[in-house]
Amino acid sequence: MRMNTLWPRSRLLRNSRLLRRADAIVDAAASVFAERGYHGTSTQAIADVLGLRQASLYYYFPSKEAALALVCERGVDGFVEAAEAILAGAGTPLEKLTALIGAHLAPNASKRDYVKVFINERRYLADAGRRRIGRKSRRIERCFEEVIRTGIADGSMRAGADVRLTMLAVLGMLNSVINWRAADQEASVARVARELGQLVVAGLVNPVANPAVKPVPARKRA
Amino acid sequence: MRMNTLWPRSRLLRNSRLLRRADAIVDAAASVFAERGYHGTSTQAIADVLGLRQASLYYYFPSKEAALALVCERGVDGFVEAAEAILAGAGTPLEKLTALIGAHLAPNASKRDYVKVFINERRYLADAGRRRIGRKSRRIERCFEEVIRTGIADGSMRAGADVRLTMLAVLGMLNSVINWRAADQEASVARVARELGQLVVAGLVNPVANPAVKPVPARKRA
DNA sequence: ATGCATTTTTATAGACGTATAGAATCTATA
DNA sequence: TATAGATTCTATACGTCTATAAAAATGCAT
Repeated sequence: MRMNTLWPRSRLLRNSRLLRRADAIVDAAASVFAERGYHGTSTQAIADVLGLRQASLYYYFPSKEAALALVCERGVDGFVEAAEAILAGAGTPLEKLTALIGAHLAPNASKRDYVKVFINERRYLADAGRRRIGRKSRRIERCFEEVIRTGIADGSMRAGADVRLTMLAVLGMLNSVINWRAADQEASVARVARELGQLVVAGLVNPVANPAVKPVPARKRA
Repeated sequence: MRMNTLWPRSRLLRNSRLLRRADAIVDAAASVFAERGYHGTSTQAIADVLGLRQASLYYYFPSKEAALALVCERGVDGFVEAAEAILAGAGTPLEKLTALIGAHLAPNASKRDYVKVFINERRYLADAGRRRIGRKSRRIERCFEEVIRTGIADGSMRAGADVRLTMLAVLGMLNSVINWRAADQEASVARVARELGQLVVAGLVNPVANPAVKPVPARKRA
């Protein structure tokens, strides 16, 4: 049964059990952080969610801030990879922008609490963690900038747009979704993505170069 | 000298002095709340900014939360009035939308800390205060919704747009500005307003009904 | 069933945070 | 300058919070 002596079955079991439990702990932390904010939550409140004693949490992380770092880490995880894959893939800048928006909003449904904490609480991370997370944020920002820059360069987007400002505004809009979309309408993230995609693409498209891309065909002719 | 016995000059002086001082106290609270968040700031930290003792603050407000309420109040003050005035005034829906955006962003320069606290920390107000502030927020939201609704009705904006979703997205975008615009470029709020105004208007305009409103004329013909 | 490793609990140190009470100090005016 | 009232200070009660240490309980392999 035992595969080898260096990595016995019991250790595998132990690790997977440990990891599963650690997952549940971080999950609880994420939900309380999301609701009350980092400084607004006590370790007691996290323990309450789990039916654990406050001190027991410290078996899984060395400090409250480490828990925040774990939550933020998982909150941003996947964003960068998805964005860079879209950038590297095929498609026009306008198509890529739409795809970026969809990919950026998708985790709103699947990892709600984690994303919310990443967006709202990452600023409370201490230097080390904040820099790590900051690097990832900047890579996402660069993806959006790159697509906009390319779109302007090839004439498909408005020449006058300020690339950095537009990127910040669009990301600000997308990141706001986590704070206003009601938790109960989980299914509608796709709808939000479609709506915001239309809004942003229509806002950036160059109507001269793209006469066909009328955001939504008017129902009645004038 | 004395105007009357009920309201002696000394009392006038006293009140104006008191109000000025109270203003400075709330100002300090706003700056620390803005930087560290409500739960992240101690009353000690506020007192430090003023060179006052921690306990002395309680001469001016009865609790830390009351200070937050004051800051939030001042943070939202003027928004509603400005927005409703624009709505009631003259202009096409597209013009009014541009004006709303400009008015919504203007306080980013003049009341930076207050606005930031209003945006980021109001959720920590207790019931009474949160409801008061919430009512004002909703009036602002209704202004944006109303303008968009009217624009769609008169054909100047895209028929397909979801009014509520669009309003939330636009406000989310505008409210994000306070968190990413660097504090040192105070002068550029107007530029941000112009850029975001163009983006949103272009995103909502109905190109069929408004062939003239090409967001930015292309420099070179294709 | 026994013994070992893992997980959780109890107990608590020690820092920090809000708020109150009453004394001390300051300021404006008579 | 003496006084009344306004403002700030000292001292502190009292609760809450993070984190540690050691004991207890639990689960697991033999």
